[in-house]
Amino acid sequence: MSTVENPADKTGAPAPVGPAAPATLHDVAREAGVSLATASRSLNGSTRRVADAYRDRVLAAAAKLDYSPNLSAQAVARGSTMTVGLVVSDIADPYFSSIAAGAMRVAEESGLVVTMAVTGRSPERELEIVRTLRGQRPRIILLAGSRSQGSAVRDALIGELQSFEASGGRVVMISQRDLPFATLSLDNDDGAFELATTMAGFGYRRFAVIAGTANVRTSLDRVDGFRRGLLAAGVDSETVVVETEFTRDGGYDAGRRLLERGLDDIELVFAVTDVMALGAMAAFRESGVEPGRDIAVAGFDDIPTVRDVTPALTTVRAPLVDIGERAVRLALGDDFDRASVDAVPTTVVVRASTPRR
Amino acid sequence: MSTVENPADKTGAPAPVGPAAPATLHDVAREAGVSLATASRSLNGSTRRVADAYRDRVLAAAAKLDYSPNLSAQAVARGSTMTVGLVVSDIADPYFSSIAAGAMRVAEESGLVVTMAVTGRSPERELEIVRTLRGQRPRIILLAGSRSQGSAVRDALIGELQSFEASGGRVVMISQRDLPFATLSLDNDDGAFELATTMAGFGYRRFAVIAGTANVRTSLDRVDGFRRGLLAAGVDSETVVVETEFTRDGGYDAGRRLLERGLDDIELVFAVTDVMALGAMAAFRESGVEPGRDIAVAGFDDIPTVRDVTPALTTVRAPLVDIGERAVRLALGDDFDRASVDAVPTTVVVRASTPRR
DNA sequence: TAGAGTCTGGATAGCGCTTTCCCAGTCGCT
DNA sequence: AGCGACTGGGAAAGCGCTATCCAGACTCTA
Repeated sequence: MSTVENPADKTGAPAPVGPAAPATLHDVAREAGVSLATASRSLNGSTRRVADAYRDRVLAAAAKLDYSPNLSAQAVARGSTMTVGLVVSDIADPYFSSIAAGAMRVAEESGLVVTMAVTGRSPERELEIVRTLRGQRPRIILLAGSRSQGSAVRDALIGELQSFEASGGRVVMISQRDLPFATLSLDNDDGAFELATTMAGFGYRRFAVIAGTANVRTSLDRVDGFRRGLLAAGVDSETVVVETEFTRDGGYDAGRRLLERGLDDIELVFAVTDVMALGAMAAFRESGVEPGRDIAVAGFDDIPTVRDVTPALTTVRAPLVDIGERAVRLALGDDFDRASVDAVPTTVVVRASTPRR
Repeated sequence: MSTVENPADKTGAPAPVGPAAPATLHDVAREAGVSLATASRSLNGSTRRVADAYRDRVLAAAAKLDYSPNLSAQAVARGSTMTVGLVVSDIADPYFSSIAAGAMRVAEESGLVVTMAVTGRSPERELEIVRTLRGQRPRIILLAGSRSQGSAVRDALIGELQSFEASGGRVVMISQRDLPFATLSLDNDDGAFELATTMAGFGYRRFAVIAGTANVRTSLDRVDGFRRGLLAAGVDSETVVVETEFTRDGGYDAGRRLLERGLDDIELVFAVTDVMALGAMAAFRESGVEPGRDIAVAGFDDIPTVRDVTPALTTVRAPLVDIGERAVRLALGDDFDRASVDAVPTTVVVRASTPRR
C-alpha cells in the first residue's frame, strides 16, 4: 500500500497515481467533523449511544468516502477476531467439501469469516498450516481429516493446538478421535458393523475390504467395525484387505489389484469411502465385471453422487454437512468442553449395488 | 482475549485462570534481553542483518514462549496482508470445489492465506460478502460463479470491487465476463458449439436443452453456443429449452418436466452443467427411460464423477482446477491487466451417454 | 590519525482502530 | 436555587507489530 505522494510536484506532468490508500476512520471523522471516537462508535455497535445527528453525519461521510473498516486493525485493537480456521485434506473431495459447506454455513450465520487451508494429506503441511493459522488468532480451528499417528510431527501439531487453546482458542477435530481435543466423529465403527450384518443378512458370505493406509483412524474404525459385524453375523470366511490411497484413483487401483488377484472367492467389496468405491467400480466395469451383478460393492459416507451412479451404491450415510455445522456450533457453545467426544450416528442405505442373494 | 490478571490476589483461592494471552513480540524481546526491534528483525526476514548470537537468543526465546506472530498486527503495521478472498456459489458443488482446489493450491504456494465465502447463489449475500472481504484488505478477490444481471445490487457490487481495485487490490472474475474486471472465462460458447456439431455428426437431430435461469451468463453462453452449433450443422428442428436451478436437483426437476411433456420428439438432452445432467439422468431412469439407450444426454464441465456414472456422460471438459490456478496466477502477475479477458479452451469428451445413431 | 563509510542495536513514531477516562452540558429533584 | 445523576462528545492511551532514525562501534582509506 505504498502510495506515491508528491504534493511538491509542480512539473505539470501528471503525478504517477499509485493506488489511493483506502479511507480510514480518521478520514471519515474529519469529513463528518466529529472525533475519532464518535466515528468509531457510530460505525460499529458500541455500547455507547451516539446522538442521531452525529451518527447520520458519520454514516454519510463513510458512504461518501466508501469507507470499509480495516478488520486487521479492529482485531488488533479489540484483541480478538471473528475468524474460524478450517483445515481439510482436499477440498475437491466431496467428503470434505460437504463438511466445509456445513461449517461455512453456520460460521457465516454467526458472522464469522472462514479461512480455509488444504493439507493435501501431508502431516507436515498440516502442521505448517496450523502454525500460520494460529497467527490469525482465530476463535476456532477446525481440523477435518487430520492424520498423523505417533510421530514427531503429530506431537508438534498437538503442541501447537494446545498453545492455541491455552490462549482461549477452541479446536474441534472431525473424525480423528484420538487427539486430546474436542472431537466430532462419525460412528464409523457402528456404521460399518451394521453394514456388515445387513450384508450378511442379504446372504453375502465372502468379502473383500478396500481400506485406507493404516495410519488413518477413520479407515481402521470402519474396517474393524465391518469385521466385528461379520463376526457377529457368523461369517467365518477370511476377509481380504487391500490398502490404498484415500481417493477415487486409490480405489480404482485397489479394484485392479483385486481383479489381478482373482475375484472368484469374493462376493462383496466394501470400500471404506464412497469415492474409493466409485474408483473400484470403474475398475471392475472396465474389466467386464459388472458391479451389482457380478460383484456387490458397498461404500461409506453417502456422498451426493453415489445415488446417481449405476448401480446406485449401497453405503453408510454420514450426515456430512450436518457434521460441519455441528462442529462449529460445538466450538461456539457456551459450554464448550475440550474433552467432549461426540459420535454422530450413521445409517445404512441399501441400494442396487448389493442385491439380495 | 480478556485475561484475568490479579497478582494481588492473596486469598489463597486459586485465581480463576482465564486464558493466558498469547506471548507477544514484546515478551520474546524481554525474555531474550534484546530490544523489540531486534526481536522483530530476527523473527521475520527483514533486510537488516542481526548478529547470530542475538538472533539465536531471540529464536530460543520465541520457541520457549511458543510465540506466534499476530498476523493482524503485522498487517496493520505493514499496511498489507497476504490474504486472498475467494467467493464461490456453493463449495459442495464439484464445479466450484475444483476451482477452489486449484486456486488454493497456488495461493498457498505463494504463501497466501485464503479466506473463502459462499454466496449460496444470492446476489445480496455476494455483495455482503465482498463488503466484509474488502475489510480484510486482501491482495486479491476472486469471484467464481457471480451472477447479477443489471440490478442495483450488481451496481453496488461493481462499486465495491472498484473501490477495492482503486486501493491496490486485484479482482479476477471467473466465468462472468461482462463485469468490468479481469476475467478468466471458459470458452463456453465454443465448447457448446462443438458439442452440438459433434452430436449432429453422430446423427442426432432433435434436441432439448436444460438451461440455468436466464440471468446467468454462463448458461446463456452455453445455450447460445449449442444453438449456433446446431444451426451450423444444418439442424433445423425446434430445440426445447427448460430453465431450472443450477443444481443436481434442478436438473432432476427439469428432467421430470421433460418427461411430463413427452420425450418422443427428443433424441438428445443437453444440460448446461454436468450436475444438472446427472439430475436429469436420475429422473429419466426413475421413469424407465434409460439414458444412453432411450435418450442421449450430454453435460458440460467434466466434473470428476461423470466418468464413473453409467452410462458415462458425454460432456465438454473445462479444466476447472487449472482455471483456479490460473486465476490467482493472473492476479499475482506483474503485468496484471484489469481489463484482460482470457477464455480457457474446452474440449468435447464423448462417452457412452451419446452413442452414434 | 583523522574522516568517511559501514554495521548493527535500540528508541520510537506510527499503522487503523477501540476504549477508557474526563468533562461539559442537561435533567430531575428537593 | 442547588446538587447529584445521567448523557454523550472528545482526548488520548493503548493493541502488537514494523520501520525509520539515531548512535556507538568498527573498518577503511588518505
